[in-house]
Parts: sequence; structure tokens; C-alpha cells
Amino acid sequence: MATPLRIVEVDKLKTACSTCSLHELCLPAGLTPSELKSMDRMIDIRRSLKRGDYVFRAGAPLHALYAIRTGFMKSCVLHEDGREQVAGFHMMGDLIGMDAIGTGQHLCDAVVLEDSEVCEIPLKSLELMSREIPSLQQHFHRIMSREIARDYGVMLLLGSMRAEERLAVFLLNLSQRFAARGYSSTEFHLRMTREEIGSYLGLKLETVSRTLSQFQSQGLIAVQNKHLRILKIDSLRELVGQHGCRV
Amino acid sequence: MATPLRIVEVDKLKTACSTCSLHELCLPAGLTPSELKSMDRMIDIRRSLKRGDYVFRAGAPLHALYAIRTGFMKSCVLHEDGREQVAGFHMMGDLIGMDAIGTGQHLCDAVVLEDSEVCEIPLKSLELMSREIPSLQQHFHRIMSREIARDYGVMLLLGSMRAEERLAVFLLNLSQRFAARGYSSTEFHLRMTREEIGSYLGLKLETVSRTLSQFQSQGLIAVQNKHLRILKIDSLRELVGQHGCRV
DNA sequence: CCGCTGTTTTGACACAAATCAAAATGGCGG
DNA sequence: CCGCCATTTTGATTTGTGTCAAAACAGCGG
Repeated sequence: MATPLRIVEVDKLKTACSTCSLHELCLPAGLTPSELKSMDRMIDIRRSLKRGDYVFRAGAPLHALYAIRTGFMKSCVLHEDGREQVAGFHMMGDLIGMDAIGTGQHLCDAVVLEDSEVCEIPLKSLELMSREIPSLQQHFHRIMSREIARDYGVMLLLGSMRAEERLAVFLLNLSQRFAARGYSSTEFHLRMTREEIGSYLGLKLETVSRTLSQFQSQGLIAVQNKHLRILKIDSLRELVGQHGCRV
Repeated sequence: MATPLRIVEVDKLKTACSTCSLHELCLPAGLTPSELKSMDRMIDIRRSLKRGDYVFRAGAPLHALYAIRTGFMKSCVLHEDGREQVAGFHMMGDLIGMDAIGTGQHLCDAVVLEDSEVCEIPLKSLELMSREIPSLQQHFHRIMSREIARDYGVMLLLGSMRAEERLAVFLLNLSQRFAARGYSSTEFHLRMTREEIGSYLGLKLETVSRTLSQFQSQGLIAVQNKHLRILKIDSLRELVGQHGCRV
């Protein structure tokens, strides 16, 4: 878990919002071409990150928000006593760092799980520009709100679902997000370990492993280590919200 | 749980942000007197609500955000199958409804637990005005961010703490929030039932009751039904983050 | 003031998931 | 290509909470 981590390097990549294939999924969604140009001026730093790098660490002062161009990461909240809880997994088009606006300090670590590229969005510039461009303002608010909504979903999951349901919800959520990004909704690579899945779902890694095996033997999925294929997506959906369980 | 609920009545109360004792805790924190005047113009509707009323219900279209002037409420997320998870408890100075900005529809119920007054803040007006007043814009962002931060804390709690710790965190949090509002940090009324506490903490009501009794027999607190007194706040603090537990 | 209803407490027992343990597997660096 | 280390799987056992049940209690309306 605690392997030494690279220092991240900052380098300017040649990409721009106006030419980025993600711009309908990302912060600039719905902007006009000329507004997109303004975004390009705002986001001049893009970072290239390797597996194990931190985008930011808990306690660090907030410089910017980060839009994920490519790759995969997790954010995890740390407890004084060393406990760590994965608060979310993030992929291209996601915006991270918003938890830090309140205090000016990040309160979770953002750790790269698969080599990634992120765009650095200075908060001050974003504030300034969203005063000029109402649709940017609205979209930024929507993104923050969606994060709150997502968190409520996780709370529901952690507070009242049994292990099978948690896993099913997790897989369905990944599936849906991959689909929204143009990837297969039924076949993908799990970029995180069983332990990280478990931490996110409030389960131990053994339980995650056992439950995946169980799904496999029921013919719902096919897993081979990190490679996962969903065979009966409807059965998975039915599984969620069944079982008299802990209501 | 499902008692018939009054239809809420809308009436204009004579309060204004500029004369409200909460304005340093609430959305207008840090505004100049003239900016406060603008807020007054924006917030012309204040609602008076009785126990059991809904401020808004899941699925309803978003009209406004609500700032709590007095009272106490819960928000709860609903699962299709009827399960309900309390996502938070809210008191004076809190802003609720932000989860709805993303989709334009509320995704939780906000239920009044103690007769309350709320100020209705039309989202459109807030957007408009925060383009004019940078400090309002910043503070609104801070408030949304703090909600995300709070949610991360709840996720940590639900994902990796044992029953005793959850209860301790819950009590300490209430204590700290009452203190911030000028009330006693060691003696207060629990406005919610054991079942609602349990739902919030991912526990059954019996476990909540048992754990409170245990705290009492350990001399940490004195509970008598809804009345609670914290006797050893430091011991409660130590309790959080102990116990090898589920790391 | 009494009786009703919803809430809380307490006890006995069951079970889902954690813990402990060990083998199997996979991937990376030398 | 081999060997090592991290990850994953599977099994046996324990345990913290859930579940079921019943009694105690509190608050409200008549």
C-alpha cells in the first residue's frame, strides 16, 4: 500500500479544450466556440501523471481543480489513525478537487491508478470566468451538485445495502460511466484492487472477492483478475433492491 | 413513519437578511451592508413549517434553495424499494436543496423535525446575483464544497467505523454545531428518533439505543429519552479512532 | 387524569461479514 | 526466463450487529 511515490512533473501538453474530444462531458460543456477559446486561455497547464502519483494530497492548499483528460484515479479520505476510505473513483471527463473549496485545503488524496493526464483549472480563473459566462457558471454548479448527489447515493449504499447489492451497484455504475464515455458497458478492466473496491464499498477485500466469485458462479459476470465482463446486466439490476435486508 | 403530512403554507415573514442574526453563518456571510440589501430583495419568501411538513420532496422540480432560519430537519434519500436513508440533519444557518441543481429535480425529501422557518432562495436569482457579487459567489461555492466535504466524512463513518465510533462522531458533530450557533455544546435535545439516528449512521435503532445505554453506563453521557448531556467529551473523542476495528 | 399510541429499552438468538490462515495466481524486475 | 512480491482466492472460525420479541416508558388528546 505505502510504496514510494514519484514526484509529479508538470508539463504543457499541446491539447486545448477547443480541440479536446471530451469537451461535451467536461467542464466546458455547452460553451460556444468563442467561449471555448477563453477556456483554452484559462487552462494552460496540463499534467501527465503516472500510476502511483498524487494529483493532490490531503492537507495541501487548494491551487486548482483538475479535469481528467485520460486515465483513472481514486480519491481517499484519511482518518487520523491511518484508516483510509476510498471516496470515489474518477475517470476522463470528471472534475476533482471540489472538496477543497470550502476550507482552501484538500481533504482527500487523489491517487493515480492508471497513467493519466489532467488539466489544471485555477479556481480563481474559474470564478472570474464563470461571472462572465453564465452557462459556465451553471455548468460548474451542476457539476458540484452532481458530486453531492453521487455522495448521497454512496451513503445509501453504505448505510443500507448488503454486500451483494453493493457490488452490483458498483459494477452497474462503472458500466454506465464507461458507456457514457463511448466504451463497452459490458466489458472492462478494473483499474483498482479488491482492497480499494472494498474500501469504497465498506467491505473487506475477502468479501469483495467472494462476492465476485459468487456472481461468476451464478453466471452474472465473468471475472478474470482485473478483467470483467457483465453477462446478465438485468439480473444484476434486479439484485439491487431485493433481499428483505437491513431496511 | 408515514403519517399524513400538512400542506405547507407560504407566508411572508417580516425578517430580512440585513436584520437576521444568522447572516454571518448563512449564505450572505461577509457581504457589505449594501450587498445585504440586495439579498433582501432576492429573498422575498419565507416559509413557516410545522413538524412533519416537507420543505421539498424527491422528484419535485427545483425552484429554490432553502436557508434554515430556525428549526431542525432531516433530508432522506429514497430507494425504489422503499428503503430510506437519512442523508443529513440540518439546523439554522444551513442551506439545503443543493443536490437538485445537477438534474433540476430534488433527489431527497427534506422533512421538518421541529417547527421551522426557511428562506426561499430562487436559484436563478442566486446565480444572477453571484455574478455581480464575487464574495457571494465564493461563499456559495464554499457552502457547496463544505457539503461535499461533509459527505466524505459520512462516507468514512459508514464505510469504516464500528457502532460506538459512529455514535460518538454523531454526538460530537451535533455538539460542535450547536456550539457554533451559540448553544450549549454539552447539553441538547435530540430532535430525531433513534430510528432516524440509526438510518443516518447505518445502524438499527436497537443498536443505537444499546450503544447510548452503554455510553451512559460508562459515564460518558447522560441520556433521558431525547435529552442528552455529554459528561466526558474528551473520552468520546478518544473513542473515535480507537479499537483496531475494521481497518 | 387516564388510556392510547408510538418510541425506547432490554434480552435471546441468528446471521452476514470480518478475521485469521494458507494456498494459488499473476505480473514485474533482474 | 526465473523468482519474488503483491494480489487474489478459498476455507474455517469468530463476532458485531441485525432480527425478533416483549416489556417499560413518554407524550398527547380526550
